[in-house]
Amino acid sequence: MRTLAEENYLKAIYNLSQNETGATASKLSEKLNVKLPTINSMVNKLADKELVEYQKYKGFILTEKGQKQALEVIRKHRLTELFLVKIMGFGWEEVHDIAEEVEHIKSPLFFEKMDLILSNPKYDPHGAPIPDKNGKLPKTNLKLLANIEIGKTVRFVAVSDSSSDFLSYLSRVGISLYSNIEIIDREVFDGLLKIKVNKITTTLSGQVAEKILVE
Amino acid sequence: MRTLAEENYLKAIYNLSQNETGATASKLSEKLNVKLPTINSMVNKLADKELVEYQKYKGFILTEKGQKQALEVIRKHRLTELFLVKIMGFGWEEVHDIAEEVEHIKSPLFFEKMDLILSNPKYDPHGAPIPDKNGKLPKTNLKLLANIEIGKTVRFVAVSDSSSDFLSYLSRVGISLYSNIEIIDREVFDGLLKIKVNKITTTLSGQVAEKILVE
DNA sequence: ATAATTTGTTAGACTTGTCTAACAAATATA
DNA sequence: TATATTTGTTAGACAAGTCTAACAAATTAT
Repeated sequence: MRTLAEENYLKAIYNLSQNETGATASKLSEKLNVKLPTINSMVNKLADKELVEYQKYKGFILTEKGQKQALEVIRKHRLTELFLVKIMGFGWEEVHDIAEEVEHIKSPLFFEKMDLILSNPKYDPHGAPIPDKNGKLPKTNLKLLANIEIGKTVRFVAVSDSSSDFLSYLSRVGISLYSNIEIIDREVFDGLLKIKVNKITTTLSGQVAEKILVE
Repeated sequence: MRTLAEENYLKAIYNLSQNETGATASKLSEKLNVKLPTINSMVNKLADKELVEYQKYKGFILTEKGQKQALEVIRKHRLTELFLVKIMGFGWEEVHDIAEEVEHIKSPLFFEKMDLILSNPKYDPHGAPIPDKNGKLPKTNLKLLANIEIGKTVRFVAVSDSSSDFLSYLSRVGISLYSNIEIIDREVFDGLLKIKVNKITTTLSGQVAEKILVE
């Protein structure tokens, strides 16, 4: 039986592997809020089960088996988020933490029913793609708002941070998913960004621009 | 933090306490599928936390605090069952096992939303009362179909077994919640029961009649 | 009332997932 | 390059929740 901890490690390793930096022990430690030696012993166990590959002092990568399991959990997480928003009436900034719990429900029927009710959805409420039953993800070609040239107009299609704090901030400044964003100006020093959304000009910090995915 | 195991022990002790026989170690052991010494050590821990009262070789009873916690879990279980049936389209025979998992979700918001969507429901799909936010249960005065005199007609309002096997059986023989049941005859030897439901006469075993609650 | 059976208890071991303390390797800095 | 810092590893401890083996109390049957 797959344990809660195991699912969380696989998911975290998967998510870290998506960044260029890759999944290192210290990053996992920070992400999972667990001390370094714990990471070490857990990753050793996952390696014994052939879920991750791992050489001392190098980072971790998921085996095919590990990746499949990670994607199953991610599928459940994202389906749940969409269900919570669409069917239960939650706001997009409220659903992440609840989905972190619900994703560990074992019953496949429960999630198949969500999938049915939502008619095989492709994206969660934060614009992240929902893996299909076989773990396939649509190829997306997203860019960071932080890297778009001045003068261009892009469409805001996803966030890379689903925390309530960040999403509430976006709502407060009037930026919502699928808005068109025009880059007016960027401060070279710190990446401070002047943008126009719905004819209104606002300023975003570089950090925020790093979390907004556009196409 | 309340653990999964703790919640399951409290719920099981609560449920067993509802029977005349009370909650004994061996009954708990059977119900939770756990060996007797495990029950012993766990109940000791629950007693340390003042959730159950317990004297050696006597049964267990919940303290007020323990009962409150048990009823919280039962509330979540029954709300979930109704949500699964009413909102997600599951059959009443499919929901018990899923609810056993969902009931342990911590987020209070999740269940408040269910409660809202279902408009403060009073009964789950098996006719069991849903405790309110304060743990209050409506006083019900139910009888076992097994104990009704011959000739009477009663209304089927709840089952005491929500297993898929039992509920599927009831569906198969054409008995559904809120049917009117007339007692035609009862075999003294084994309680075999002849009943009339929707103008059709059927025969139920004594065991089944013990699991049907009527008023 | 004694023996047999059932039920409950104690002792001690094991697994999972976590920790702290001490040390080692790799990387960055002077 | 030598040293300091950061990152990773090993060893060993601990809590939660489970088990088996051995024994004790309570209950039932003879």
